[in-house]
Amino acid sequence: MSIVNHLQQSTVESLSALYHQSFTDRDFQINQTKPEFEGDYTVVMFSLVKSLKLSPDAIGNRLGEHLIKNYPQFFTAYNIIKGFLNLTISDAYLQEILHKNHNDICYGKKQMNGKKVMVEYASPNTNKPLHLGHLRNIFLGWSVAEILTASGYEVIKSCIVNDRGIHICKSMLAWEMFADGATPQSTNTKGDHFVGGYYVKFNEAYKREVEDLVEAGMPRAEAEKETWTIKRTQQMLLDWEAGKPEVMELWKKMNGWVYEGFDRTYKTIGVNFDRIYYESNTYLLGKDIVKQGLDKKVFYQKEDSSIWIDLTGDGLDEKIVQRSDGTSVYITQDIGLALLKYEQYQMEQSIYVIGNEQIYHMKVLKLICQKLGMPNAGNIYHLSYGMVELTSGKMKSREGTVVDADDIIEEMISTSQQHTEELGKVKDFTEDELKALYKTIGLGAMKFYLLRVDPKKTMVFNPAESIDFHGFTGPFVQYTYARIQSILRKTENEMVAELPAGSLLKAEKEVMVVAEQYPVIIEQAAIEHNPSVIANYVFNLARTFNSFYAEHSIANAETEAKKQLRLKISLLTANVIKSGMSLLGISVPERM
RNA sequence: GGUCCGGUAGCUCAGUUGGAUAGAGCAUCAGCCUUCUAAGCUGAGGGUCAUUGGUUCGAAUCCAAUCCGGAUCACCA
Repeated sequence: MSIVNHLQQSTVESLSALYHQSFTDRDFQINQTKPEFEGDYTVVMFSLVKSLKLSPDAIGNRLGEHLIKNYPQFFTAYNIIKGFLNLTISDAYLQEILHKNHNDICYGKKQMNGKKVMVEYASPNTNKPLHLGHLRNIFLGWSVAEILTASGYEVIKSCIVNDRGIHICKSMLAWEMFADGATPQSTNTKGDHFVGGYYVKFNEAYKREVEDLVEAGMPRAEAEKETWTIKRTQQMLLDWEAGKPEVMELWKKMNGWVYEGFDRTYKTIGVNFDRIYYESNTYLLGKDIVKQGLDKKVFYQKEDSSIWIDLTGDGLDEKIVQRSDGTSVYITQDIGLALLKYEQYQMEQSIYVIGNEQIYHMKVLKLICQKLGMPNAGNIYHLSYGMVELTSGKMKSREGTVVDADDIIEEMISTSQQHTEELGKVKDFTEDELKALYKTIGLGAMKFYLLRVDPKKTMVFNPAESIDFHGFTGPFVQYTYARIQSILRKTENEMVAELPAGSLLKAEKEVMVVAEQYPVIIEQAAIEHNPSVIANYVFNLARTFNSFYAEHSIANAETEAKKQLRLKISLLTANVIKSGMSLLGISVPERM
């Protein structure tokens, strides 16, 4: 149990004992004490004033007195300033925490709770390479999966690949038209970029054709539908659905190239999936559900035989679930896939990491599942995240302002190389060690940058300034870790098991107070599905440690007792940093 | 137009179950490497928390209205 929990509990008990009524932890608020006041945690008295009809100071005095008298193992002193009861945490308690956990690499993580959660993320289209927005999605999904694992869940990481549809046929057609048999191998191009190039070529050809038709006198709206390219693409989709061998073959071949490209990127950034769903397999799902829904009168059929659901009673619109030609729409397969996932895993929660432009869609999906009485309806959770924009505005593929994932990854790695070389601290590293270090730092900077912001917020990336390596960044935290490791290497075998008693200096205590919060922070991040909680925390811990480091000598402490204490504080800090960073999908170097 | 999200320092962001003088980082300025890694530390300046009104002991946080920006409301996915 954390100190905040102890404080809550002991305050509830004390108040109940003192005032002979029952209280809960919602009757008062606990904050961390502001640095300008004496103390570590603060109980705010004001909310109790009304029910007790006493002054804040009067309540605070009695409560403070009672707490240090009855819970001396936790609290050693108190003071009251303007209705705020500031409590000082016992040094002995913090040292006990330190003693118990300094060498525990699982500190803060929970035991398995036997429950399952699925996190679906990445979910790319196979006609374009990944961009910066996908990276935000992927890092978020990965991190949330790690956080939930640390919270005791069994997590299934899944991905739905959008591998069929008209947009895929566009790149296929363009390849037939322009490639002359070229392949990623023959052009030495990464597969996803290779295919993406033909998607671009398609659009160019299409636009040219439209312009030609318009020039020839056809109205634009009509021209856009009448081009040979678009008609040919539509035919290709029909051929695909009919399973026409040469189309299937081309489709498989080109998707294969894309997967090869994606896999390389996934491998570089260190992510994977436990279960991959392909839309080509799932796009027919949900049809029988539509039929059942019709029988249950949840859906209704219009005269043209299209099938709808009326959501106006829920403040939404009417939504089509099956076209008049009997084919299913996007949402229909989603309903089917949602049920399929549940049948396969019976998970507690099914998390979809999808951009906030699909909030409406996800709301409709959940609502329809609920109305159909499906068992998985309640567990659908849309982890919606904001777009990554540039200082110049949105990323637009048409204007060529999309930040390509592979490009930015490479840029980050080479920037980290440049910084590392300038600093010249690792000249004895081998070629392989250097490469690994550049990658660790470059990816660390990028992941931290994308994860430190609240997921639901739109965030701004400035391509001109690139991503920083100083301050509130991944490398800052990594550096703190490397510094500690350096000390620990030099003092190997000098640490002894017993922890000497004695009081803590201010800087020592500050580090311990922050480190002690780690389990609560994991819990909070899990509840909120929010990695930025971890990023902010881990930075705060590193910053607090760095102040301590600058003020006190660790390996050459004043006394042997202080040295032992500080070595253990350092080890605990290093372990928490490493653990916290891993929840963000970031690794830490032993030296940098 | 309906619905939803956002607006906090020059920039990027924390802080919102209502609590003390609104916090970090970057940038700017001034210090700190003869001692464990200066990718660091210490300090300074920088705010109409979009605006107005309300709720109350107390509002960046809750409510209402307004302004600004964005998303969404397809027989597209």
